[in-house]
Amino acid sequence: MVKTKEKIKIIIADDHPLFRRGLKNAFADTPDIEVVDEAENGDELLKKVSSAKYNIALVDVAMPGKHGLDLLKQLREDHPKLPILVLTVYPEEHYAVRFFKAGASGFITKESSTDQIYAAVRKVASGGKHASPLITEKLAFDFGKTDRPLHEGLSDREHQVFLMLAEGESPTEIGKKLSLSVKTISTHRSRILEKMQMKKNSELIHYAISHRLLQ
Amino acid sequence: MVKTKEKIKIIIADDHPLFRRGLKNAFADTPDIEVVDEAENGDELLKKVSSAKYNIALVDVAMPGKHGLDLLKQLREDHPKLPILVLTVYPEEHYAVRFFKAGASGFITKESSTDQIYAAVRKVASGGKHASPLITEKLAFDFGKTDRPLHEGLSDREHQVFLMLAEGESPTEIGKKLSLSVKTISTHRSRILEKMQMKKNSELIHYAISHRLLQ
DNA sequence: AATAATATAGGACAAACTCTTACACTATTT
DNA sequence: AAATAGTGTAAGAGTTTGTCCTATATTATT
Repeated sequence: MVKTKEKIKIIIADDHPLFRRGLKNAFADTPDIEVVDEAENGDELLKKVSSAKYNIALVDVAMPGKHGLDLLKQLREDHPKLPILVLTVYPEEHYAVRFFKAGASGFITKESSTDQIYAAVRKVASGGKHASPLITEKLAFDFGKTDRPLHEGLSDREHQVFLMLAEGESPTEIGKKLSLSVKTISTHRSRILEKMQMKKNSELIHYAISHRLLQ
Repeated sequence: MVKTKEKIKIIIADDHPLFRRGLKNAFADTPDIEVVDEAENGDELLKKVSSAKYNIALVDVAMPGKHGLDLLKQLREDHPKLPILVLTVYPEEHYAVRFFKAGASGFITKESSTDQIYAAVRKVASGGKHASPLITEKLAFDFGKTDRPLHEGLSDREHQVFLMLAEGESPTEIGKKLSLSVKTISTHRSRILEKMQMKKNSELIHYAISHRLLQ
């Protein structure tokens, strides 16, 4: 029985034109993978994903507009079957767990080589999960221990608010951006400080800087 | 007299293989610019730059190893004549000024289109300077003042208050320690922010940390 | 099914902070 | 000597934040 090989069709979402170009060019070398579409922000991605068929979405989670966990969750909700491979600039340890829980199928950093990316795409497209050995180990390790870094004990929302506070955004600004009441932000803040055993926003800033959590 | 057109030879330094690929590919479209070498971190760049001839270095300043201002200064020292075009992920006005003062010839963000990058490279290669209108304006504004670090323009009292704010102390706490009214501290704060061209305490904290002014 | 955690936010204040504006007191410049 | 600029101080009015308590709907977990 002979089977015609179907190409893996991917849509890439990244706000840097040159990075998209690099990706596209890299996949021009592969016989089995094809970049069929691009998006330069989360909203565009959501729109395109609903109108066409892709086998996998390769998504930078740090984009303007809808992004990060929110974007991931929205994608998941709209298209539960579309595998999502998350791209990030950050050291993955800090975020990987969160993204996997939100439904990502894979996770790679932008520092990865083309071969690593090819491998990740193939694995994810065939229904598998992909993470670096480092992350895999961490995931396994974390499921036993409760000895995790302070910020990993935060809920998704708390984590999001934590980062915004760490960047110096005021509760009012945050409330506006997230369309939430200042009260809600204030409540989150209290819980964040409590969980992280801190008292002031400046401590959050120090923590975030020393853990390289800010862009 | 007929003059053969010499290609502009550039070396690109960025720690993301795919971004380098995008850049290379983008310059494959230009008849007058050629990527002749790459480096994936600052140390490699320094090494390569000393052994070969390039007309311009296109450098991401956020790389592992030697990076940022340190890298820029080192490059300047080793090769005073090599024009450096700085690449960055953010539109960070504060840093742009600093980078220009440290000897960069140009400054562009990674969000830029290929055309913008072509233009910047050509301008810089021909001995010019390049910056976005926003940055240019800011530079013009700044050139009346300080040739020295921002915080040196503060008065003694302001400097003292600045450090306390940077450590996260509240105006009330500071007022108590210095036996001054909160109002006074607040006034100092306003003047500090104005002199340092900042808007929020979080920026003071970042500044203080990156300049090793704490403890 | 029961329990715990999360996400949301209102009311009622209290505390903290900012934004002027002002005034006295140096330095510095003309 | 007079004029100007910079520094240190702070009150008044108004805004923003934070606290504490409470509550409800929605997940997760057991």
